[in-house]
Amino acid sequence: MYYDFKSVEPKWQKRWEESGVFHASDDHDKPKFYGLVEFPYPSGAGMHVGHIKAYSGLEVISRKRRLQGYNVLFPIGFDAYGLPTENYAIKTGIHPRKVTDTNIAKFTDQLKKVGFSFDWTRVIDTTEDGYYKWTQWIFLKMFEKGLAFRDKTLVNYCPSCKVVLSNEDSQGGKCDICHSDVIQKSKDVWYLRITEYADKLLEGLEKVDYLPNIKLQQVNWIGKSRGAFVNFPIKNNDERLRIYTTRPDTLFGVTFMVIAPEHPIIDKYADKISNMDEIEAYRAECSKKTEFERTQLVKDKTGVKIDGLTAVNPVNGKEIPVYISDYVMMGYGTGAIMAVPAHDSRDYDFAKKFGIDIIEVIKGGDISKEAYSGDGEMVNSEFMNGMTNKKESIAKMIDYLTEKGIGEGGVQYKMKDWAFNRQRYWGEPIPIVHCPKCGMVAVPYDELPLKLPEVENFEPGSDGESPLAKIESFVNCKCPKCGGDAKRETDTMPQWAGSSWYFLRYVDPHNEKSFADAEELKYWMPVDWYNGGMEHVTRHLIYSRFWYKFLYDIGEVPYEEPYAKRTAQGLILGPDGVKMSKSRGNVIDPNEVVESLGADVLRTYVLFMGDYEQAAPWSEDSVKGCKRFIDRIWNLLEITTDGEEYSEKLSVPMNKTIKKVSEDIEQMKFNTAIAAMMTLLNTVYSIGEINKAELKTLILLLNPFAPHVTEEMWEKMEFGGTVTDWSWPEYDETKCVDSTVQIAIQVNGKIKARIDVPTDISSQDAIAAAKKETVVASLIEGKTVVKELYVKGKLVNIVVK
RNA sequence: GCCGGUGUGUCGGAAUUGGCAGACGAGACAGACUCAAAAUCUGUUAUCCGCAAGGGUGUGUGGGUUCGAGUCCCACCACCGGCACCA
Repeated sequence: MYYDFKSVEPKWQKRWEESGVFHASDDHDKPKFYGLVEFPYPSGAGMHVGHIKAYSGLEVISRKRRLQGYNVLFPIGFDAYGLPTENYAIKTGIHPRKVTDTNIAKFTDQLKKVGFSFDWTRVIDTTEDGYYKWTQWIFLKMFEKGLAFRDKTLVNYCPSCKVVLSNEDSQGGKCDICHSDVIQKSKDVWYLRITEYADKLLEGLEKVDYLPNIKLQQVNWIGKSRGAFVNFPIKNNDERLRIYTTRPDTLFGVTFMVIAPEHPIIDKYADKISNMDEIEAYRAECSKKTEFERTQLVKDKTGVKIDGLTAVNPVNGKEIPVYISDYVMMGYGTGAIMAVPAHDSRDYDFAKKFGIDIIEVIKGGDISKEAYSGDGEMVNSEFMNGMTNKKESIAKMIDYLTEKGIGEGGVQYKMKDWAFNRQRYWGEPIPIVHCPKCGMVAVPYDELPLKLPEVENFEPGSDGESPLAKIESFVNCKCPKCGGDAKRETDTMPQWAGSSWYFLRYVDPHNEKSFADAEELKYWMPVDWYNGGMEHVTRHLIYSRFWYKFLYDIGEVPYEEPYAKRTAQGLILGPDGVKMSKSRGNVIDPNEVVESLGADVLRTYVLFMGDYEQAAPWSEDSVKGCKRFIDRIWNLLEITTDGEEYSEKLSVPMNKTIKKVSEDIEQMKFNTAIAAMMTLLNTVYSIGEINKAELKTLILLLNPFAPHVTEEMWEKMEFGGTVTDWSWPEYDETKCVDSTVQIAIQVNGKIKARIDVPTDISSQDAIAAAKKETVVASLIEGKTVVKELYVKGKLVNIVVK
């Protein structure tokens, strides 16, 4: 009997849709499970096999949880604001709203054809008024609390996309979207003060169950460092040059200072500086360099000595020169450093190039060759001499600085405030009004959502202005405070906005009074398990934790952390072993697999192809193995016999498999779970029959992976109702072991024989049995037995001399 | 440069966390069925020596710990990912 997936799969998809079995229940007395996957950006290209793998992990877990009696929330939605849609609209003239709707319809259809058990009554579209109303609402709350602010700064600007980019979006000096070079431009932009949450974001990591490498990436991203601020007096002047250092213990080794090219002290004392021309020239040169070029020149230090400004080392009164160099950044610390060439490689390079003294203060290295940053005895450091413990030295110096009023301990973060703006059409309008009298005024909450105006031309303005700036009817408005003429903010929010809180909306997606009902939040939050791509563990994961923690602080959400657990799946590579891309032509279309082999095969294969967390190449051949597996499962119907209990032959394999599959799913070791079912299947075929009890269990175990074929078999066997009405199989630990095991016999660690022994054999009996083996007996004859040991159920090792 | 990860047959990958390396799948080879092909089923398949029985060698490289190492320790090599002049 041939398994006709082409008719069976749509049949069950239709039934699931009609019965609503996968809708989360309102019954708050049941234990809950909230499984979250990263909602897709609905691109025109449609679904990618990567999406299938990303969703299949929690799909299996969610289906298992339902069978285990949980009330499961497994939602899906669309993160639909973004540049590709807008660029497509500009190119074709089709409105982004229309493009988005078309793409969402396409994704929805494709997802349903794979049979995912999403709750389709809770779908979110971040571009719908009912949704972005609350995105704007949260923004206004932040504005109210001073966390959303405007600042004039140098921003990363992409001349090709005509947008301001965040540091995150312009890594390596290239635009994330079009990959052209990013330049620096001064502009008034919106920021979110995420740095205020740096410590909370760091501390919160201790309370959550994230994969260790995910935690580590977040820790590195936040980049907290401890050190000290020290004020260096300027000679013949009341000025203090303030620096930040992580190594205050090396203060006696300071031989010069360096300030960033943008440091304000230069303009302040321009009249005292004799080589201002030279400095101006250097500054001009630096401002032309992009961030990328600056970092490219790591090896070759440049700079200019400031003639006329001399600093004084506050611990020993020594006069030291001040340099200007672009290896010091204005955006970190104070924009000025104390340079200790003997113990910092960058300062070392600079000192070598400019012929500055290098004074060793910590022994242990060879400072004629390179800087030494290790531990050692302190020298040339007056009251610090003789100390050997870095930690203690730092503490001692900080105490000294504090006592003398020269400086104090402090911390710094690498993380910068979040540039929260786009000069684009297809995004959430920022609900702020600029009033000539009142300044920046929030749009009143009852006027939200501030809707995106209808326009025909989506092209950004030539100078980095949003297309909204061209729409008079939108721009011109009345000030909500004084009623006078005012202008609306025309920037829109960046693409990360909508995805920063979507998991909260799923809990209560149709609420018009609040972003989600408090009771619903209390029941469903936190997300029990969040799975997504490794590429999102810094930006999206940190941004959304930040928003959530803010909402917690203003009493809008119930728990401190949004996600209890976070995992990440590995990429699916093309058959050629490299990342799939259109240009390489190695992209696998999931729809074609569904069409030709069936959704169950696709689902099983993406989980079977390798370790879920690791990248693995697609194989056109291997996928056929899963097709055979599904067909062989189906063909069990022909060899099924009566029987309400596991047969003697299959009792142990059945129990073992239930255990293995149950445990492996929890650890996302889907590949070995499937392998265990394949092994069981091979055992069944070698016996030649399976009874109803055994088939029932096998169907239940496989159901989360291949729901269509298992439902169809369940129905054919008339087991009653559908698989979804049943519960996850249990196993008996005592029935997971065979009565006899094969053990290996080693002599001096080399395997010489194998024998079958009762599983519960004693150590003495096992060793005795081993010695009776003729090969073994001949090997140990006439020699002294030094040691003999038995590892239960594994092996006997006899060591002879 | 710093941090993290990975390295196992022809290929994707297993290995109960120190105990029989190569589960499971693919591919290949042989056989059955077929007029034939596909599909399906059965068997073989790390490698070297040997007709065979059997023996040797094998988890990136080199050392070490141990009765025993893919697994632990030290050094090195290669590839992948993240951060990157962060003071």
